[in-house]
Order: sequence, then structure tokens, then C-alpha cells
Amino acid sequence: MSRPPRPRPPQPSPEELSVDHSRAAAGVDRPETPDDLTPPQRAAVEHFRGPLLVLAGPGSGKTRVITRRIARLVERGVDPRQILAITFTNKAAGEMADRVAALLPGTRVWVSTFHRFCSRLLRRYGQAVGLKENFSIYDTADQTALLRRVLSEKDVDAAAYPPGQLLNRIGRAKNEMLTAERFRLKFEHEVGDHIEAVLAKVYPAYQKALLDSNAVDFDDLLLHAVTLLEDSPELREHLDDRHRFILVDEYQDTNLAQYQLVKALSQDHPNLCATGDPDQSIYGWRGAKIENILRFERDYPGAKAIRLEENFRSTGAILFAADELIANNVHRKAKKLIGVGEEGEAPRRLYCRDGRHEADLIAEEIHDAAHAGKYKPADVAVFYRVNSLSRELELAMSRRGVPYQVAAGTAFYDRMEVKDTLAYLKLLANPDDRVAFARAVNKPKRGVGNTTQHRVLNFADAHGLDMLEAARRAGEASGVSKRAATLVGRFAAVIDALSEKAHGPVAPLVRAVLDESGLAKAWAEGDEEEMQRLANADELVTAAAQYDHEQQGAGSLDGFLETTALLADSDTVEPESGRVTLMTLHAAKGLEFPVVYVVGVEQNLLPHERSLRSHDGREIEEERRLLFVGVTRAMKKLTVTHTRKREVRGRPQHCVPSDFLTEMTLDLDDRSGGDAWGSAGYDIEDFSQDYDDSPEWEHPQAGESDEPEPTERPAGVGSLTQNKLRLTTAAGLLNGETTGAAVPVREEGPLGFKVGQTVRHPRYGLGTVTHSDGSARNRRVSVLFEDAENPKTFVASKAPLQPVG
DNA sequence: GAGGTTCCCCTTTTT
DNA sequence: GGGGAACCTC
Repeated sequence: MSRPPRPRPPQPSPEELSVDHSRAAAGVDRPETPDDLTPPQRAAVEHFRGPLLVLAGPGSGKTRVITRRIARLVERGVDPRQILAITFTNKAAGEMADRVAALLPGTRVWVSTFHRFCSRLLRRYGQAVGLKENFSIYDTADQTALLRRVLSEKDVDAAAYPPGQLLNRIGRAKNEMLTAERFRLKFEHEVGDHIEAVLAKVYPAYQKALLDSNAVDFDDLLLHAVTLLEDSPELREHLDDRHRFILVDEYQDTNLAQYQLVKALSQDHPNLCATGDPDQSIYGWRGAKIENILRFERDYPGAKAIRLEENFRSTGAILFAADELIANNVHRKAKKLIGVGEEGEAPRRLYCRDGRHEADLIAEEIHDAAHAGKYKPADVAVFYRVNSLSRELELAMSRRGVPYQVAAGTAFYDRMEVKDTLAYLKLLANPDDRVAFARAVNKPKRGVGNTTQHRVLNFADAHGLDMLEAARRAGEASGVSKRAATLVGRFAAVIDALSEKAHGPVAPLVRAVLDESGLAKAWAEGDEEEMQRLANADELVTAAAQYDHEQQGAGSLDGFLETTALLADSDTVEPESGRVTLMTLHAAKGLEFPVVYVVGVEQNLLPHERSLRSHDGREIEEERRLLFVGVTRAMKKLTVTHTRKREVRGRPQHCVPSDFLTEMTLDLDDRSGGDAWGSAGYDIEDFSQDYDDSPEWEHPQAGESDEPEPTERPAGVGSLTQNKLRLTTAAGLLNGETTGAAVPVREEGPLGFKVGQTVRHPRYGLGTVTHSDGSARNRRVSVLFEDAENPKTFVASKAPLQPVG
């Protein structure tokens, strides 16, 4: 059986790759007249100088208020160049700019995303933090590649310290304005966990490696920009003066770096208008501080606060359910959702057999409704918690011939062939880019293997050369044979030849890269899959041509690369495409659709397993807000779905309905062929084979915990699965829950350290357990380390203690 | 030392 | 199902 190809939407179009972030949907065509505002909306629009906080519930006309307010400022004589509006996504920025332009033809205010704004700032002023203007922006894959190199240099085992997790922590540190230096100092003064011990070493080295490559990661854009403003009062003052009126959308999602950026630009001219909704704060995991919006009035004395609570979007029944749901959040200021439209039908809970059934039912309903003329595919959106759920939906839509689009703009740029091509472009734009060099040098195969690459890279680092010089002079690098040097030199010659075309329009350059690098030729001679790669790479030429067209001669290679790097998934959604929209709940914020499905509303999925495992109520609340965002996107018809079982990573799992389902008034439509809450009808035999071979079961007590026995839970097999997860990660837990280091399972279980036991701690070294109490996850152990006077106490399940001997 | 193969790891959400 | 490291072969 051959693998079915990933389905493509029935109506593919080149615009999918468009970097022009599509025109706004909702609201553009609504007439804008002076009398169409409610009193609070009007108050927000009319507010002139001084800080303003607009607490805007879902569907309360927030974007409209912001755009009208910008227009009003200009009407009052404010120079449009003094107005800066900041959003989180390109799409929101484009939409806002267009709507302002529609209100005031010819007016162009600067509407930008946080990241793009910072990028501009750094291109101009970045020398102060060690960046040249042609710096590269690294995506996650680039970051990982770079960090891997750092790890091997620092002799850190990438298996024990997965780069992804280290990068997560580095990202979090950056979001909190902890530079590498501050992080290192902090670690010297405070006791950290073992990951922090590694980070104290790795983070500064990673940061240096970024600068050696003249590159930044996403979080650096913010961190460096704020650092610039911190270090240079003159620059801060200059920019504060230049941007006298600042509007920030989705303020509840700002992290510390973003908060400080905004604050730095709003000192002398605190005409800051922040809009947002604490109930829609869904980026806590990225460092967003919901407190930023809650403390706005304290931060900006004299701030005026306006609440927009009337909802013009959803039916009464949908709002009622949304209200019921969000009322379960404890850490919350009570707020009303006031409906102004019709009551509508109650939202529906659709209970399905499995993931495929769920997707089929949805596709069929859309198909039938379209044929009956009830609503069009474009009126429908399907939201899910994790991207992996899109696959089943895509297949079902394809089977039924329902046109759809997936909000996954970055997926295209994640393709290997696209990345390879971009690596050439990045190297042309920024010859210091080590990651781009390593990626491009042996693609297509030039006989330059890992060893030679490393030698050339080290040679460049040692002599402060850019990669082109280093490649040309590869023969001087120690250990590089004559033959290898020739091969690397050949690559340098390719880049040199291309660099003559690196100025001017981008599309011809991309074309030249494909042709002259040999990539196109290699793919053209390959099998069908490689031919597809060539076709995809050709689409990159199309995207570049599109960019050239939009920029009308003002574009540059740097600009094109920046645009591709800062693209967001949600940016590629086309409202006018006539298709069903599939996207994550995170990407759904700010949008609205007549008909909405939220799929996979199950325990471990929504709320996500990780939030349940964290035992942090606030994480569950964020999951609830995520569902709240999904629910409040619906205008007329809302369906939440869940299934009895579902394949997770190729393994069948029984699914427990989400707790959130009990918190809303829903009409049940049970197609599952079992009991409405999934407590009956499962067959343990279905899944037993998944566990038969698990060596973990040889020690059923290994993951002992204070959880009830699996059989006591409503859906027994789901619980078994949970237990299995816990069992397989027991060793990881022992190591601070994240490392994959193997730890022998001891008879009393890995967490049950006995008094007298010798243990090793990555930071403190060897020690002896002097005291132990509590059980399972709560067990605490005291350890006297060799060089210490007093014992230290750890939570056994959290600490990276390893038994020795 | 390059290149191919196999195995084993992980896999939320995103700019 | 994808990517990377470890292993093997040339």
C-alpha cells in the first residue's frame, strides 16, 4: 500500500503562497457612518490624549473602534506618521491598515506586528547590540540546528537535554527580558534545577553563536529591541516622540518584553490605547502576562477605561453557553456578554465514534448544507486544539469534495526543498549565516560531509570569517583535505556567481538559485517525490514574484526573507476563498464565522494533557479560555464535537469527554453508538495489545501515584493510557520530567528514595538521603551533599536526583 | 570521510 | 509519521 498523498484543497491557487496578507473580511463592507456607534464605542473613538484602556468582549466591535479612532485622530490633526498601531499577526495588521485607508483614502498609518516593528528597529539601530543590518531571522528549525552545534561544542548530550526543550526555556527567559548574561548571573545566586545548570552554560554560548551568524531568533527581536531602548535614553526619547499615539491590540497577550517595549515608547507621550480581553488571553505559555492588562490603570495613571460588553456577533444561545463556560474561571474579573441579536438555537454537542467519523459527519453536514443552499463552505470554520487533528478533517473534506483551506502558512516554508532554497538566499543576504551555510553546502550532494563542514565552520569561527571567505579558504582549515577544499571552493564559486544577482527583484534570484545551485537539476532527475519538490520550489519563485509585485521595486532580498520568516499560520487565511477554514483555536482569535465546529473537546486534548498534568489551575483556565475563544467565534450555529476513541500518534485511545462540556448548556446529538458520556460500551480488548509488550508493565508499581486505580475511572482504558504515559515518563520525571536519561527502575519505585541511599544531583554532585517523607508525587527527600553542611530538601518527583549504586 | 540505513525519539498552542 | 543520531558499508 502506498501512502496516500497529502490531500490538496480542491481549488488550489497560487495566492495561497501570497505574502500579501489578505484583505479583511468582516466589517469592511459595513457602512461606516457617524451614527453607527454605541455610546461606549463612541467614547473610545472620541477619547483624545492620555492613556485609554478598552476592555472589549468578543464580538464587541473592537477592530472597528480602533480603526475609527485612528481616523478620528487624523481628523483632529494628528500627523498620521505619529500614529503606530501594533498587532500580533500580519493579518490583523493588514486588515487594520486597509480599514483605516478605507476610512481616510490616501492615509497610511504605520500598522505593524510586534516582531516586524522590532525587526525594523534592529535593521536601523542594531549595531548597538552587535547586529548588522542584513541579519537573519532564525525559525525554530534554524534555532535547533544552531543549538545542536552549541551543545556538541559544550559537550552536552542532546538526548538528555532535548534542544527543543532548552530552546523553550531560552525563549521563556527572553520573553522575561532575561538576557544570557542576566540568566547566568541569576543562576549563580539562586538554586536552579539541572536544566538551568545546563542553560547557564548553553544559553550564553547559543547567544554568541547567533551573533557570530549575524542572526536573531524570534524572541531576540523583542529582547534586542527593548535592550536598545534600555541602553539608549536618546533613542528611546526619539522614538517616543516619533510615535506619539500608540495603539496596541490584544494587549492581554503581551509578554514582559512587549510590555516594556510599549511602555518605553509611551513615557513622554502616554497616548497609549490598549485594547484586549482578559478572557481571551491564550498565550500564557509564550510568556504572555494577563496581569499587563489588569494593571493598566495602575501603570498609566489617569487612564480612562471603557468596557465594550455588547456582542453584535453571536446568537443569545451561543453567548449564554460561552458565559456559562467562562464563569468557571476563578482568576477572573466578572464580565458580562450582552447579546443584542436573536436568541438562536442552543449549541450542539456532537458525539462521534472516532476521529474519522467526526470528520466525516462534519464534511457531510457542510456538503449537504451547501447543496440545500443553507450556507456555503466559506461560512464554516473548524477549530481544533492541536494541528494533528487537521489531517482527518482534510481527508474527509476531500472525500466529500468540500473545498477547504488550512491555516498553516508556515507549513510551506517548512518543506525541505523550500528550506534548502531559502538557505541559499539567506547565505546570499547574510554570508555570516552559519546555519544557512551548513544547510546549503552539500545540497545537492557535493561530497562535503559533516566532518568537513564542521572544520570549515570552526575555521570561520576561529578567524572571525564569514562563510564565503571561509569556504574559499577552506584549504587553510586544519584537517581539510585538498579534495574537500576543492569541493567546498566549488560551492563558494556558486554563491559568488549568484551574489551578482542578489540586488534587484527577488524572483529572478530565486530562479537563478534553483538553476545554478544544481538543486533544480537534481530534483528533476529524481523520482516522483523529487519532482514534487521541484514543483514546490517553483512555487517559491511565484511567492517571490508576488513579493516583487507588491513592493513595486522597493523590495529587497532582506525584505523577502523577513516576510517569509515572520509569516504566521493565520496570515494565509483567505476570507474570499469560498472554502471551509480549518485552523487551531489559537489561530482563530479575532475571526468570526456563521457556522463553527470545535472538534476534539475531550480530556487530554481540551484541556490539553499538559495542562492537566501541570496541576496548575491557571493552565486549565487558559484551556478554558481557548474553548471560550472558539465558542465566541460562532455567529449562528455552534457545534462542539468529541469522540469515543481517537488515534493519537498512530495509537488508538479511548477518549473522555472534556470537563468543559459539562459547563455549558448543549443539545446532545449522540452518534457514537454508546452511552452519552462514554462510560459504557468500551471494550478493553480493543486496546490491550498496545500494552502487552510494554516492558514498563513489568513494574506496575513504578509509576505509583495518588491517582485512583485505572478501573475506578469512567473510561478505564483512557486511564490505562494515562498510566502508561506516566510509567514511560517515570524515568523522565525523576530527571526533572524532561530529560530522557535512562534510570533503572528500583523495586520500591523510582521516587521512593530510602534513607541512606546515595544519589547524584547534576549540580550538587553526590549525596546521601537523610530524610524522606510523603508519598508518590508529594514525596520529599532531604539529601546531604558531599561538600555541604546542611541537607537540601527536594520534591522527589521534580528533582533531578538519580540513585547511585 | 561520505553516504545510506535503521532505529529510536518525540510530537500543544506561535511570532 | 518525521527527524536525528548511531551504525554500517564503501
